[in-house]
Amino acid sequence: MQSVKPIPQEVVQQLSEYFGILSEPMRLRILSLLREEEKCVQELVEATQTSQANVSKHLKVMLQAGILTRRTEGTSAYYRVEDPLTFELCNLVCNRLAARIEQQARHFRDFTLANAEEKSK
Amino acid sequence: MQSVKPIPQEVVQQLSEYFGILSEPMRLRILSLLREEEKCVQELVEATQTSQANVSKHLKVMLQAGILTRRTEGTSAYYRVEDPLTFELCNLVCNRLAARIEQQARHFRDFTLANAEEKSK
DNA sequence: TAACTTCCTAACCCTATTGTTATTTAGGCA
DNA sequence: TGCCTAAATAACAATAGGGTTAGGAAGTTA
Repeated sequence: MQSVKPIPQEVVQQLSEYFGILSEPMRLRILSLLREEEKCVQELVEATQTSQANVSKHLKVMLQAGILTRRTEGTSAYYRVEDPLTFELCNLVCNRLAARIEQQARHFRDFTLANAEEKSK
Repeated sequence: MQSVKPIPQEVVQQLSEYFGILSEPMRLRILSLLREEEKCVQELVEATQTSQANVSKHLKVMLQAGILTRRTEGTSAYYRVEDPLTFELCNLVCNRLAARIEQQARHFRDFTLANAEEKSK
């Protein structure tokens, strides 16, 4: 056999949907707010400074994906992060972004050094 | 202090952009094709059955994000995956998706068992 | 019951992005 | 030089997705 087995359409679809959920700044902010403890919708609205409808919409997306769980208490709905993988993914990408930025910084430094050497010749 | 330090806007922005790159089915397919070895644009076009312009556009996005590297040979341009993190992320999410599907299957099984028990009473 | 709060949902607008076609650039070869 | 192929780019149409406003459902309190 010469070629690698192609990735199934279903896998591609679900993978892209999962990453798509994490590709929205507002959802990342909400997830960040839920890092330590569950919060109700109203608390998230106040913290994010967006409309309540918007918060609910994003929460619904993450709830259906199994990232969050929902608990009602009176008229309030409390959400918490069910899936720790979410934070793990964010940490991995953050570390990678940091490494990339540091690398860029090194390029700048190396360039100034090279210039100095050139001048000293 | 009562509240957790809010996540910086810059971090949210870059995180979302990175995940956004992985949220496109066509880009995931291209990445999958580059799992084992580098490939030129033409090979990717044939394998993905989309237009050459489309492939080039997606490649550019991933190139600028540092996920891919580019090498030219004659009139051909060869791309390969520079950042192994990409595959790691996909694997993590795939495992998580599999676990979720298995859990759903268990729910179906448990339900049939519960029914059987109900009937046997 | 009435008023109030919390949250969800529907409908809409608007922007961002994907995929297409067409064009341009660049290298190989006659 | 002219022709061919490969790849990048520009311009455009179509769609998806986020954010808003408005409305309604469910629960609490008077």
